[in-house]
Amino acid sequence: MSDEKADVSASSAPDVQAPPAPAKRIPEATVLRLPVYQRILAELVRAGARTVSSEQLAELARLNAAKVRKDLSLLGSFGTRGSGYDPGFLISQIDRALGVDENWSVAIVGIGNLGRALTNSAAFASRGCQVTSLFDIDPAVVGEEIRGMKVRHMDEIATLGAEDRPDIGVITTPGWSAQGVADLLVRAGVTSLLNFAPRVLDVPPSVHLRYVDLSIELQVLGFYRARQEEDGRAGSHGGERGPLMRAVGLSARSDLD
Amino acid sequence: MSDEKADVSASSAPDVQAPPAPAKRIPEATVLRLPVYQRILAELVRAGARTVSSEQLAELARLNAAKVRKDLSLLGSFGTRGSGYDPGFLISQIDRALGVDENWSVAIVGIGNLGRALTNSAAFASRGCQVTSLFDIDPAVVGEEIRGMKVRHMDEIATLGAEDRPDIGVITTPGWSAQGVADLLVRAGVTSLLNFAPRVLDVPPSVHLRYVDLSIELQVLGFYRARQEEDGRAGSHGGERGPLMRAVGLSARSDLD
DNA sequence: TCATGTGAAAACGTTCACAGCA
DNA sequence: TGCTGTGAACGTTTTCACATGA
Repeated sequence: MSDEKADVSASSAPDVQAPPAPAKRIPEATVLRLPVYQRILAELVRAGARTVSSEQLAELARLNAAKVRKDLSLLGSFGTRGSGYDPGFLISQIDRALGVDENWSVAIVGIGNLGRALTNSAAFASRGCQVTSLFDIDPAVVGEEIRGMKVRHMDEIATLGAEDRPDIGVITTPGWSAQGVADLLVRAGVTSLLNFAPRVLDVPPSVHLRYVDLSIELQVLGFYRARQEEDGRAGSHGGERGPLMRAVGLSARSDLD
Repeated sequence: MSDEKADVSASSAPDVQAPPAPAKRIPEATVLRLPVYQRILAELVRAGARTVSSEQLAELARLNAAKVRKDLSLLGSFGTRGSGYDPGFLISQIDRALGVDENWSVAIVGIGNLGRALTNSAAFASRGCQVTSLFDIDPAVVGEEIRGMKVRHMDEIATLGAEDRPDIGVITTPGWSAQGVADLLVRAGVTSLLNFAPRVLDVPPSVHLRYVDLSIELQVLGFYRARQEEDGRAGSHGGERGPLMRAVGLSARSDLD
C-alpha cells in the first residue's frame, strides 16, 4: 500500500492538483460515513480540540472505534499512535477523498419552501458544491432574487449551453411536476439528480439519481422505535448521559453559525 | 443495533425472549428499502396496475429482482407464482411491517422554510405519522397558524404532559440552537429525534437519533460522479431509455397530488 | 503506556440458480 | 410457461485481537 503521508507540510500551499493516488478503492459503506466524520471534526476544530481519538469519534458518530479506524486508514495513515488524529488535517484528507475540490455547480428547480431552505443552507453553499442557478415555473416567483441569483423560468433549462449546465440538478418541485423537470434536466445534459419530490423518477440508467425522502426517514425512525419497544430492551443501551462532547472540551458556546 | 443477546445468558433461566413471531427479523438494509417499494407501489396503484413482478419493481427501484424477492419474502409469502404481486396488498403488508398503524405524533421545532416545507408535505402528514405540534422561538412566528396548528413558543416544550408529548421530535432550527432544542425535547421525554440541523447532537444513547443531512447527499452524489468519471466507464450502465414505468402502463398523466 | 493500523475471523448482505407452484 | 420463494455460494462489511510505533 502506498504511503502518501509525505505531503504533510503546509496544507494550504498552492500545491498542484496532485492527487497522490487514491490509495485504495473506498467502499461504499465508508463513503457514506465520511461526511459524518467531517461534520464532527469541524465541530471539534471549532471547539479547539487539538487531537481526537478513534474512540471519541466513534462515540460522537454513534459507531464503534474499530470501524472508525478502518474507515480512516483507507484514506492513508494520518493518525499518530498513542495520541490520535489531528481534526483539521483529517478534514482536509476527507475533503480530498470525497473530491470536494471539484466544486460542482448545482441548479435548484422548484423555489418553494424547500428550495429556499436549500438555497439558503450554509451547508449547501459550501463543501465542494455551489448553487449557481434557480428555476421555477410560477410567474410570481420567476424574477425574484435570492442570494444574488435571479430565479429563471424552467423553460430556460432547455436552452442551457455547456457552459451554464449544472453538474447536479436538485428537484424540489411538487410531485406532479417532478418527472417533467427530470426530463428537462436530462435532455439538457445534466447527469446527476437529487430528487426531493415524492415521486419515483424515470430516467436513463446512465443518470446518477439519488432520492432524499423526508417521509422515509420518519418511517424508518418509527420502525426502530416500534422494534425497540417490542424487544422490551428499551433504554438497555447503557449510559444515561450523552457522549463525550463535553469531555473533549466542547463547551456549549458554539453559537457562531 | 448490535446484538446484546450475550449478556443475558448467565443470570436467569433459558431466555424467554419469545416474540409474537412477526415472521422474521427484518434486516436493516431491507427496512431502508421498504419505504421505497411502498412509494413505487403507490404510484403503480394510482396508475391502475393490477399486478407487478419482482423484476418490474427492481427496475423502478434501481435494484435487482432477487433482492426485491428476498426483501418481500421476509414479510411473508404474498406473491403469486406465475404472475407477481398485488401492489395494493403489498402496500398494506409493508405498512404493517413498518408499523405504520402506530400513527406516531410528530412535533416540528423550528418553523423556517424547512419546517414549513415539512409541515405542508403531504408525505409527512400521512403514512403512520401526524404532525401534531409546531414550535419556534421567534415572536414573529409564534402564534402563527399553519394547517390548523398554532405555532407555540419553544419554552412550552418543557411543560408538555405525557398526553401531549410527541413520539418523535423533528429539529429544523439553525445549527446554533439545535443542541438546546434537543436537550429540551429529551428532558420532556421525547425518545426519538430526527435532526435536520447541521449539527452533531449530544443526547443519551437511549434516545433514537437520525440525521437527515442535505449536504451529505450532495457530497455523496458528487463523489460517485467523480468516481464514475475516473473509472472512465461513464454511461457503461446500459440502456438509453428509462425503466419500464410506461411499459407497466403508467401514463404520463398522474397529475393528481 | 496508549492508540493507531491491519491481517484474520465472523457477521452480514447480495446474487445465483433452481425447486415449486399457479 | 412464468414468476415466486429460498437454500447455498459468494462478496462485502464489521469486528476482533494484537503487532507496531509514538
